[in-house]
Amino acid sequence: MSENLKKAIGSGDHLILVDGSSYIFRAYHALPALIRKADGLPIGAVSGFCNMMLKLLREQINGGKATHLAVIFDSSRITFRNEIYSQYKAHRPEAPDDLKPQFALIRDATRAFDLACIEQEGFEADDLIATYSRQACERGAKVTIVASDKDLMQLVRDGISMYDSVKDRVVDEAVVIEKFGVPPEKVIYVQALAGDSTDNVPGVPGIGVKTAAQLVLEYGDLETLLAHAHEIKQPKRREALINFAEQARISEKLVTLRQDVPVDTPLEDLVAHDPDPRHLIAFLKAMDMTTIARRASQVYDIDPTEIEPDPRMLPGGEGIVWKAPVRRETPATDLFVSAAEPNAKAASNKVDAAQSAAMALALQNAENIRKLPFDHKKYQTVQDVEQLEKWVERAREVGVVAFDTETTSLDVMQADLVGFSLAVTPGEACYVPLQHKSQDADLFGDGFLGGQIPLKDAMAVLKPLLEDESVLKIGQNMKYDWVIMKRYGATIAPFDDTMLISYVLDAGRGSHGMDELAKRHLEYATIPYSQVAGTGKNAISFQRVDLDKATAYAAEDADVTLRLHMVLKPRLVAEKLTTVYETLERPLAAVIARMEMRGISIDRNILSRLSGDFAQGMAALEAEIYELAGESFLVSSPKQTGDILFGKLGLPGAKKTATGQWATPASLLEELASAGHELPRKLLDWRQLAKLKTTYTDALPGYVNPETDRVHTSFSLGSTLTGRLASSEPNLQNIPVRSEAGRQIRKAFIAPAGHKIVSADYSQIELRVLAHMADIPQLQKAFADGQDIHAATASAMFGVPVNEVNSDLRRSAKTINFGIIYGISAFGLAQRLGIGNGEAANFIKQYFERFPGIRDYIEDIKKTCRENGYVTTLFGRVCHYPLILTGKPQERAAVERQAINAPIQGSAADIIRRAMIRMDDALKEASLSAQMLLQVHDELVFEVSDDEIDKTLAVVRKVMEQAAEPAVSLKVPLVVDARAAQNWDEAH
DNA sequence: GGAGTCACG
DNA sequence: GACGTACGTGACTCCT
Repeated sequence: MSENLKKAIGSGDHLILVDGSSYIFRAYHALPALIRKADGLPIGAVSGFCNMMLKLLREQINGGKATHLAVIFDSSRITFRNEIYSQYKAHRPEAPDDLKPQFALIRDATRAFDLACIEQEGFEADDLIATYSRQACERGAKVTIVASDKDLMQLVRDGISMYDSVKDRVVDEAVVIEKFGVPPEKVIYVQALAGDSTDNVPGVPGIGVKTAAQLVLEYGDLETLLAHAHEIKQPKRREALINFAEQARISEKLVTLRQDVPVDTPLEDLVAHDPDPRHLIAFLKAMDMTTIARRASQVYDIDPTEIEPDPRMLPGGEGIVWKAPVRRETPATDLFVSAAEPNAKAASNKVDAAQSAAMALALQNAENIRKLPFDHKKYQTVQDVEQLEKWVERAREVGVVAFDTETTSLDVMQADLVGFSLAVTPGEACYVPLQHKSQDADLFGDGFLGGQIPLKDAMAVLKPLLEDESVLKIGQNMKYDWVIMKRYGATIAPFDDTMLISYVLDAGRGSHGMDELAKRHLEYATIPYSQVAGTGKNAISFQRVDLDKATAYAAEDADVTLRLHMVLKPRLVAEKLTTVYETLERPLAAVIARMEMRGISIDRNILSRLSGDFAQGMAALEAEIYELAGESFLVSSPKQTGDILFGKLGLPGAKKTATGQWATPASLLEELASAGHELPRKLLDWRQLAKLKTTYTDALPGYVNPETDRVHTSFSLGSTLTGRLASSEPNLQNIPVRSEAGRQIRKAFIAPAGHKIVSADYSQIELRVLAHMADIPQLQKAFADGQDIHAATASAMFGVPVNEVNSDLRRSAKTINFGIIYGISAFGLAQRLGIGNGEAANFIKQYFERFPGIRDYIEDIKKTCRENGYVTTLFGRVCHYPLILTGKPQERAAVERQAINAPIQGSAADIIRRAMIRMDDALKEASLSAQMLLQVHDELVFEVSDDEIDKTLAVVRKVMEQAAEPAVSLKVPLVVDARAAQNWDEAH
């Protein structure tokens, strides 16, 4: 509807109100079940609707008879009537599968006709129709209700008539009397008595329409009848009316349409007008309604062949009502200025009626997608540029394309591109081989197979598509493909990532790999990679896979990804997780991709010298260990170590693991060492050196990329339950820092000449998040005053002034503070503090007495988790715990602890994510060349040019400290410590 | 490939 | 009265 179309209604005007909701049910059953050929989308009822609307258009609008017109829909199943009677419409069977998607399509159709599409939360279409009818009637206008719902018959009177479009007849007073036996104004009494089984209106048992009409005609209205119920002669009828009087009154309320709905859209906005015929015809063509399109084009004298189908309505399109999702990456600055949102989740996910209609469309489409079969024979192998150009053209038409690369390696920084696949609609997918080799290298040498587009030519066609702002690229773990394509000179944007969407929707409900998602959401088992490339030592590179097999595998991946997107993306809106995805996930992927590509410099000399030192130390310790044990054994074997310690030497404190062997954890060896035993101490020392050597000093040099001479870790965005990142191959989030020997390894992480390493870490971020979320005034004040939080906790718990807290008390308080974050237990605390269970329990009791808000908070989390099955972070990230209600008591307790920890750890993770997303732009804006290299949960590591250190420190600090704003205003300050040095150890 | 251990936040 | 006992990761070694 155009904004400027307004016209007050009055005498001589004619208002047409179309009941969209009841129409679709009637049409569905009355008309043949048509489908759209392209994707099997059911369109029978919608096509009937369009036929009817075109008729209205021709006769009433184009013909100039109607002055005002609107199509009215039910908003949701829940209305005020459910408050009166919870069972109202409760037994309505669910709509058939091939009807469901048409609810949303019919709204799209209404928009295509450029008609007002009215629905209102809490009210049925009938109430809106009753309200508009009354308003128009009062102002002297004529009203026609286009509907086939008997409930609307109560509205018929002078000036208000009904037209049943399915039966093509006018419903006047005579028809109403024929149906109900009473004139329209008494219909509600008949309905109140007779009830209605389809709407589950109870009525009075034993009284049907005929009896009801007879009674109403005799007594005039329901109340009079009930007042005289005892006079009725028939005993059964009399008893029923007396016993079910109240039920009749409720029924009356249910069937009486509200004529006083505070309508959102005023009557004068419903001006009838012609649509833009080109839009209408484009819609009809996209929906496969060629006959109707032709008729529409005749009305407006337009050549329909000139008009392209509306891409929004084509398979994979986003629909008309539901505006296409933001097809650009959220710029970091948006996070600073936008969204004056008190509550990130609630505010930014407002769903208006139009959106919800479109949401329904998308969700129903998703239902269809689930069951579409896969046909590998339909996939095309693209072997020349012309074909590729056609696919790119198709992608532009549709506006959405799934994209997947095939390469020679999982190591994204070493992988060579072998080919790529595209999918534009379900089943419409191709594979473009680029650098495949013959399966028999000896015979044909190392050259590439024929029948492949030269890489350069392919990139010339592909790159503009990947960078086309108006085409959404969909990937599964897009970070991988993003880096690959970046290395070949193309920047993928905008993009969506099905793995990340799944992560946002279903964290805690399973993993987010493509095979698993295909199984879960498409009921489809993907071709295993092993079936294509073999397994074990017979495995071949994807480069050597023959093109038919490669096409089946690769095109399927793109096809699956596209379908997953169709199934999952609408759920973001429906489940109000769009903001989480748009502000915490999607923009981070490219940020992380760039970090991974940069890598970090290490000094291999330091590491090899340390390896030598550690080897020497281990050898010396081994000799002593054998001496003390009285025999030699494999020190690296926990089993043999256990046998020596507890079997042979009989040391105390022995416990067995689940598998029946002796457990030899460091904590136990520590205990034994403190008790004066020499061997456990030596073992501890040996283990420490072995760990440092094998995991770090020996292994890290092997990760240096020969081309960049740097180490490129891989950060995974979707592998934790809480929103944290994880780092692997190598894991650079667990580089030693706690021991002196370990810190030597950090010294090997260096900045190149002319640069420094800058490390910036949040001080106590999780405790600050807890102080905010649990709303603990004392803790908030301690943080605001810049106090030592552990000393402050000790002071509050043990009742001593802060400056008199000794190191023992502070250590206890610190352990308790951590314990709280992890879901404390007396036993765990006792273990860690080396005190008795009882004493630990007392500490906890003391803590909760000092900070009762914490206990309330913990109880609250547990309660909401039990009720919802999930918990959320400050920024709306959801973490599911399906086992919170099942499982054995101790398993449940474990889940509860996870649920307590998740909002704290997760909110902190969200905060640093926000900082990272803004960081690159903030640095650029300050004309700084600093490069973000690593994230270690509460720390960011940068490489900074010597002459920009101070400015960079200031920007980094500011971005990190303000990261929660404006979505959340924390009640505690965030404090960041940042330092520059030549290596990571000294910067930290 | 699971279990045990230990590096980090 | 028994039971297992702090949250989140990844890598290495042993051993079946």
